Amino acid sequence: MSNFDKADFIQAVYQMVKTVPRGRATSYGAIARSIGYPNMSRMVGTVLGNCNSAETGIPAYRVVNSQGILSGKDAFGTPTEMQEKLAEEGVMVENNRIKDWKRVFWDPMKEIATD
DNA sequence: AGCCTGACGCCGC
DNA sequence: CGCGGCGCCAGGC
Repeated sequence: MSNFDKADFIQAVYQMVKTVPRGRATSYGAIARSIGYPNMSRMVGTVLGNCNSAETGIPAYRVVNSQGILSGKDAFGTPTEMQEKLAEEGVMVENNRIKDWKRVFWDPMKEIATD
């Protein structure tokens, strides 16, 4: 039998993304690890690509790849929407990459007490 | 079932 | 430090 429930996975992703505070951002891999599926970073991206953030309010724009690059910007309304959303809360983007990524990065695993 | 693709990540070179 | 290769897993054909 498989313990993996897709709907459950999707909800876990949504919930974890919502914990990312304004002015910070995290990565697909960090989300995947924090919900117990360390090898599912690609699936996190797939889920966010279908989350319809405009309607659901899920801050998908706060999730980028492990290098701080806005790899999902094409899924937003305009080519600059993702960058603008981040800029509104003080996260600067240059050449499609978050500036000071190491400082902006927010790791759910370290910020959320799991023990 | 096999092959290709994708909002990924890590390791080499 | 950019670039390629490979591992990863679910979906569409």
